[in-house]
Amino acid sequence: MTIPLRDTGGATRRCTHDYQVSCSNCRLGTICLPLALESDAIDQLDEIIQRGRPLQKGDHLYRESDDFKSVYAVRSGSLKAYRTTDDGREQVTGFYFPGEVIGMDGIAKNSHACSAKALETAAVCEIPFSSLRDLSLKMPNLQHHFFKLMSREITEDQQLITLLSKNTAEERIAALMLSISSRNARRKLSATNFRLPMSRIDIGNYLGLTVETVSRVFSRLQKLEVLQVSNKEIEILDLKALQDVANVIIETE
Amino acid sequence: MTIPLRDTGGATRRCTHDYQVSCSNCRLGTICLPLALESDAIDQLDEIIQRGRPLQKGDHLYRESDDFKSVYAVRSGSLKAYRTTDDGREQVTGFYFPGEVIGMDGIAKNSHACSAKALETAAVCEIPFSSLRDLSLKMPNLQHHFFKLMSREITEDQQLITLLSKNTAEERIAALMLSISSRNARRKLSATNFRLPMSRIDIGNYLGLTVETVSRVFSRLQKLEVLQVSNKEIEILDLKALQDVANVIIETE
DNA sequence: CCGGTTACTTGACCTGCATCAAGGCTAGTC
DNA sequence: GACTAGCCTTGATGCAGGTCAAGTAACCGG
Repeated sequence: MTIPLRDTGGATRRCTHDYQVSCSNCRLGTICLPLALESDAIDQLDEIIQRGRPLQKGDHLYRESDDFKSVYAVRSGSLKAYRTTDDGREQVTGFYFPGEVIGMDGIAKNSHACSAKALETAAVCEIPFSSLRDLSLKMPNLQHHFFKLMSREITEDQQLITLLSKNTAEERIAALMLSISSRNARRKLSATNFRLPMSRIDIGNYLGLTVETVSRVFSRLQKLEVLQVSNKEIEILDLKALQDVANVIIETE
Repeated sequence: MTIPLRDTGGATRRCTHDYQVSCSNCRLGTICLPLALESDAIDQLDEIIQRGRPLQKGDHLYRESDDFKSVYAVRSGSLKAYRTTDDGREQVTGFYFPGEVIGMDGIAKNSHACSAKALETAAVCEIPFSSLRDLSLKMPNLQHHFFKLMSREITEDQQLITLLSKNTAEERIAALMLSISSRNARRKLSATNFRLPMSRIDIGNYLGLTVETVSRVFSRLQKLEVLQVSNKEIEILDLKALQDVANVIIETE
């Protein structure tokens, strides 16, 4: 687990309380949902959030076509979202890190359009959508913030569309590394040294490339002394060069 | 113009009233926003909607980085949304037909993440976002419906991501034809005969292909007697075969 | 610590689509 | 109805990244 959780007490007992961390003292602070909410509002949001036991690597948070009940804020660890195509192949549609919200795809049809699986041990805050909706009606800020979250998901998907449609293998990988880097920075972690939680297969799948190509690009970027790659450990040696390779301005928010 | 507008009176006078069609008598009915709203609610929604003069082919509805003020329901004609990459190229992110809502990308940052341009003469209903937000607080159904619209945009983008990442040129084009076909059917128009409002360039751009490839695929599908292509007029001769080529089940909602 | 499994890397070769080039068609304009 | 600019089609050629193959390194359960 890359992000150590605050010790919340005995992990063997199964009552919800074990995992209780309230929004107001969460280390993720304003990165997550309660951005710009008054403390009274945060308490109300806190009420409806359910914190279950952590997911183990490979566990599903939800599966495609499951009934849609909740969205989830990632508290620690990471997940991938993926959909299965009609001919049985898999398409990774996103990676989710702490502070990010996953599951909004399910709202449209009241059932999930993709599956979500833990890439490593991960903890999430479950936010029942019906409660969130009700609460939103009383709290304009919350409603607006949730609209924004969904809109951001849309613009991020569109960035990926552009990447897939227009960019070379090297550009795609560089862009992903920069994206992970800036998401790390947002959480006050190193922007230059990090461990990739996902496999090369997942990276390739997400970026529309084969494993072999992903591997070759990493090797090339290492040879050029842009990255230091050691298995899943990444060090960005030359940020400027990486940005040049990406040929894309990554939004830092 | 493919979809004749109800004659709303003298088109030369410039007052808003000229374009007044109320939601309750709109031919698009439940396809658009007011799905499942009570008539009282529809009237309130109607109040906030602004109906301006039609856009001419090539006119912009909004441009990237314009302040975000409204979302727009397409009433007639069609539009494309596109973003400009940092190196100046264009990426078409979507085509919008009557009954569909465009502009939700702008919510996240309060400024539009892409531009929207009319592909032909087109009329839109402008829905000021601040009013929509306020109204949503009073009308749970409207809020929920809008959440759904955004979620649908997300799942559609993810379908495109999959298409771009996994499918061949032929599959992509077949999928687009099927998508347009089913969107036509939703509006009670022919699912097999239609006129493409966009150029081959736009199609290629949207699907991550060059014009030449688009052209070649159309020729091939014509030779196989799957499609009848005559300039922008498309006739689907063999729906089953087209679905096989697409290798993708297109959602009909 | 070992054996097996899965993940990753590297090389050789191949192919689908891009690129380059040229000619035909269409729609808009006067 | 002729003129022109942009759009579309078709052919020839090249290359980025896919595919196939083989080897190596990390991980895991016993």
